[in-house]
Amino acid sequence: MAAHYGAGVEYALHSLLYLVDRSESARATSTRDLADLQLVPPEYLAKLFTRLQRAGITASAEGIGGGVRFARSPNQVSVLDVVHAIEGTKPLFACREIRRRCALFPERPAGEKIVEVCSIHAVMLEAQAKMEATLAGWTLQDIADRVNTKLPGEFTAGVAMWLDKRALQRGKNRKGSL
Amino acid sequence: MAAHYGAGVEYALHSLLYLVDRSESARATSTRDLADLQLVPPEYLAKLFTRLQRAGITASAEGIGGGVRFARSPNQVSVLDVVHAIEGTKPLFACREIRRRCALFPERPAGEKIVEVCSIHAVMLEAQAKMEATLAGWTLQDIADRVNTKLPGEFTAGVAMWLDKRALQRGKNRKGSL
DNA sequence: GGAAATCTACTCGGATACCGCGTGTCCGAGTTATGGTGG
DNA sequence: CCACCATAACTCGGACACGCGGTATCCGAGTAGATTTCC
Repeated sequence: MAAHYGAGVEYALHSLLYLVDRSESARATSTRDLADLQLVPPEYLAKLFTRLQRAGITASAEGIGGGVRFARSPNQVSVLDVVHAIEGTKPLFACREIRRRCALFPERPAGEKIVEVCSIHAVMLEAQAKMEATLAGWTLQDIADRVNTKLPGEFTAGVAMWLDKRALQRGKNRKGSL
Repeated sequence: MAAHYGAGVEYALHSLLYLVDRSESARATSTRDLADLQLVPPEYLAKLFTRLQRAGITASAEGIGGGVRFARSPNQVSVLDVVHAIEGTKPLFACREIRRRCALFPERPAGEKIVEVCSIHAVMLEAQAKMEATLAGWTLQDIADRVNTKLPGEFTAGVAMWLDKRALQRGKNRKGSL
């Protein structure tokens, strides 16, 4: 029932996808607008972006005209990067080394001779590596491109207009306005 | 910090590995002995074995001489089978279809035209498939063989003796108690 | 001596308590552009 | 007209409440085998 990756990852990824379409703009995008657009908790989303910033994925501009933008190109940010930024390096399996706590050898556990990792743990690590390799193979630019080929124009353009209108609604005259 | 697969999976897998070495024995193995051997909660381990039974991995014999044994050969039980039996089909990512709840289209969501799965979800599903394929590629017999090549004999034999002694000790206590 | 009753040990299944963690909210602090104010 | 100041809007970071789900425990019920009891 409960998934490995939570809602934070989903919020962050979708928000970043919207940001990809706006990465050309000179203006930063407000996290509040991003939250209102997707109907997700604004404060929570803002907190998520602080983690993305710490990971070097986005950069934040403080102050009244502030907001977030990409710190590096979206085609150099993988899905795994985002996941690690939000959730940290979450293991698929937390091995407790049960075999070493065997009732047979209370003082000197059997694991004395087991220098390598537990065999079950090894399998899990292999599975996790395969999974993360897949996530590392997709960049945000890849996904954004794929989405844009399925939703031709009107949706992306509508979102861009909506975000611009929101930004304009706050500040009236700004140099370099779109 | 929190892993995708919990302690239940670890308990079950290690217990089943011990069972592989005893799969030749005609007698069933008590779940209580299995728990005491590994110093894990006996009631909890017993509950886990009921799930393994429902999945058709093990079979239980009730009554005084009861216990558990494999329902099918250990080389036909994959790690993924055990994981599914214990944790159920746990998704890597629970997509909430955020893109459909866009503030732009409150009545008719944008997802109206999105017949396929969300692109982010698709990436996650691909990663999950890779992971599960790895887990499905390893059988309990494979892991048991690998362990036994690293721990030559004495450990496995010691465990077998310990379990046999426990089973025998119960019979003796019964005689003495009368 | 054999059949039935009893007793013990085991698994099964539900109910429940505990607790850590993800999710979401709130608030104060720091920062920056805008607009107003006074010289 | 220009310099200065107050204000609004935004991000940052910590603290905290809430709820869910995994972990663990307890108890009653059902079952099978060994022992005892009775005829």
